[in-house]
Amino acid sequence: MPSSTVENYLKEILVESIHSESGLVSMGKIAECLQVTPGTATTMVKGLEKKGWVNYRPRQGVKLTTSGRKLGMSMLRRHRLLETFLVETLDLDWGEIHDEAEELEHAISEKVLEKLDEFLGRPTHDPHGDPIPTSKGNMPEASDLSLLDCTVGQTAKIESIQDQSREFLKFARKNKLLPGSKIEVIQLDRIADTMQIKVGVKSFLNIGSKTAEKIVVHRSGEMEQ
Amino acid sequence: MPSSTVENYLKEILVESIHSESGLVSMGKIAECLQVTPGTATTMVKGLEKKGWVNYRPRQGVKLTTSGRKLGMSMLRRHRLLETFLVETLDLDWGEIHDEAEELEHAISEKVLEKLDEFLGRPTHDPHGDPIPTSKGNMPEASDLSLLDCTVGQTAKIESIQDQSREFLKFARKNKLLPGSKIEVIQLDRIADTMQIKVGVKSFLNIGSKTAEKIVVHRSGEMEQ
DNA sequence: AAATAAACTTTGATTAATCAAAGTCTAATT
DNA sequence: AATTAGACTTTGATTAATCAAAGTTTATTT
Repeated sequence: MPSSTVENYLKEILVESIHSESGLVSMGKIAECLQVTPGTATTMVKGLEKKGWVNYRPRQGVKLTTSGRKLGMSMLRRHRLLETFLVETLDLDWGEIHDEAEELEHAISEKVLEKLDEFLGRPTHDPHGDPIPTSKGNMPEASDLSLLDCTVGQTAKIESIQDQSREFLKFARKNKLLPGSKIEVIQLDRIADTMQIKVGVKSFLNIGSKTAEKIVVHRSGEMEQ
Repeated sequence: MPSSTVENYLKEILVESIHSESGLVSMGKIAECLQVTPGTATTMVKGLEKKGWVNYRPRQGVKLTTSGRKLGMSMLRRHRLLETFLVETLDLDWGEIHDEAEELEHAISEKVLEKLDEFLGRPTHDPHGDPIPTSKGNMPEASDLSLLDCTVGQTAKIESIQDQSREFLKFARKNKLLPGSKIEVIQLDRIADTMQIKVGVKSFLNIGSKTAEKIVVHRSGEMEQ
């Protein structure tokens, strides 16, 4: 039975491996995600390898094995279902649920999770718009387009917000940048690194590319009429 | 910030101190409750004393300090609210919720607990009939009468079941020995150590004193007419 | 009073997770 | 090619929680 530390490492490695096309995750990234020193990450990863959850090439990085990916997926499922519960049922604030779910995900059993999933109506996405892995460990496909990939005149629907920090989520909510919101790109200046967007029907907003990149969308085409 | 191990020790010491009139809890009891060797209990308790949560007299036993009791109460509150949630909201089985709550109680924050309490409608008793400490750390007064204290002809209402084991709860449910059920003592034989009781209006049952002692009741007086 | 049993404490060792600091590699720059 | 910066690994130490086994106390029998 993996410790909750191991569960955290596998979940973070999974999330990072999704974000990198090679699937390789560096020690530095792992240390950063888990807030430990590089030495600790190295030691832990060697332990994970001994248990068969990752393949580790010194100074290259780390890759999940099938069983490691399964465990990581299970943790991600727990995390996202719990976040959904905290927002939908207990009405907690968007910004404060991440850390709460981070603790609870290690304590909830498969049985309780199944009941919770049923109670919530088997949601497919969490409150940030991220897909919830199924109990089989499959991940609903997500868009790989961000607002940054859109051009002037295009409209899009927000799928998810790729920054879980309190600060960013507060900003997102204040400006109605929520999963489901309709966006239109009004103006774009690559040199000045800004983008003007319309959120909903009458609200306008200027953002930089760093922020645009964090907003994952479904493009819905040119603006008609 | 106390570790979850410390939280468990304080919660169990609290529960045992309620069951003993002196408030003193022996090392043996602690070791038994926490499923550790006596040596481990001794070592841990010395640590608890250093932190100011208990007073410890070697070979006499251990007593909670005010701050220790407060922490223990907080854990008991978490545990019982979670049990209530698991039964009321997620429809889990009476018998299987103890271990689940045992894990979750260390992971849930004050904030989430408060929301959960509100969501459940601020219940005063858990599904086993045990009182849920308030957020101030007060315990609703509980009866200290068990079925064993009743005599022939008396009726009583079950308040709680004082054995959380899967096996006993299964037995209790099968025989409708649930909080709220009406009981009448039909026959009593101290020598044979048996008691015949009527459960509800038409169901009869024989139990021994060990079992009778586990059923906490409110006595409602002699059977009229 | 001596012997014994039961309960408890002490000692020494182990495991998991961590850090600081020193050492090593790799890749980029000079 | 030599230097250097940055990323990574190794080493040695620490903390919390635990156990087994040996030692001590206390209370009960004999």
